Amino acid sequence: MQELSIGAVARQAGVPTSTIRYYERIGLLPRSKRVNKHRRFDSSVFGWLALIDIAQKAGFTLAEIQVLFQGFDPQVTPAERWQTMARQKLIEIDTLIARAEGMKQMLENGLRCGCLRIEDCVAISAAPYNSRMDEAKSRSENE
Amino acid sequence: MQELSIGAVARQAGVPTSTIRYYERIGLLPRSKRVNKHRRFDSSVFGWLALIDIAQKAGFTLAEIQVLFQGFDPQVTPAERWQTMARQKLIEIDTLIARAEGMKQMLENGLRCGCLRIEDCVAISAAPYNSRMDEAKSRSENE
DNA sequence: GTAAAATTTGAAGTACACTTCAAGTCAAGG
DNA sequence: CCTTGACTTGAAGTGTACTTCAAATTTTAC
Repeated sequence: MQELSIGAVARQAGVPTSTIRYYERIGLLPRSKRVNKHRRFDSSVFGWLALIDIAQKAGFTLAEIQVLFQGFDPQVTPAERWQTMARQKLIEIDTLIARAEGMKQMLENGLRCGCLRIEDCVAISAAPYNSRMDEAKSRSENE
Repeated sequence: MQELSIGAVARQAGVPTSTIRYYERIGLLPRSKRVNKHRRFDSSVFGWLALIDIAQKAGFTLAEIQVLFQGFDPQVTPAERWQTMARQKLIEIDTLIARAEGMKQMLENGLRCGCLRIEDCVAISAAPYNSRMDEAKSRSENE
């Protein structure tokens, strides 16, 4: 298994070197081994970077991803713990998806009604997703 | 139509006063009139605050929302701009949802296979959802 | 009339996720 | 051997969306 420099990893993964160093610095990636202080990676790093990318795009913060990864590490915790966390994350993902679907619905409604003023669109389509507005409206309507 | 202090607006809208000032400062809300330097709002502010809230929840940044609002400048064909932006944002949301579904799939696969090492899970379940990794793979494969 | 509460301003601070910089070290080619 | 490019580090800078602070002023309540 050949060892790669940070530059090689960066090129192949399409991630800046600064990002890789940053992830390592905050402990999101394990500290890589060094040859004369220079980092050496094996190809497993691509899996990690891919996972981080996916998790981020799914709406997770780096801190959350870190917790999620800890659950994967058999040295830190048993497999049971990772499974518990994975299940918890699944619930969160479902929430995220539901929220995104809500936004989508809202925008689609807005497009469908073809209204000329965003105020109209939003008032009609967003109501179910907005609690603050409901409060404000009901109060301001008795005037 | 009674005039409200910033505090009254804040309480009724469920938004901190600092946020209202901030929105006004960046021009997201029109500069409110003053009585002895103190802001006075009429109830229309609730609509605007609600709009901002909704647009944010729909995934727009404040800068985008500003453009969206300015899009109702009659010079710039308002409805068109809003519709264009909405469509653009829909694409982004679809991407987000796809990613989240990928993440979900990944975690579900991970749970099903009961693997103890993230490397295995990632290698098996993450590959289809990551473009950067695919690129990296194909590049590194001809070496 | 006075004390407390609310509001004012600009400026600085916060969190997240990085990027950029400076200044030095290391490695590879001619 | 020497230049060039890659890499090292810590520190500071960036953008988004606010929040917090300080010190002064205004309003409200008693």
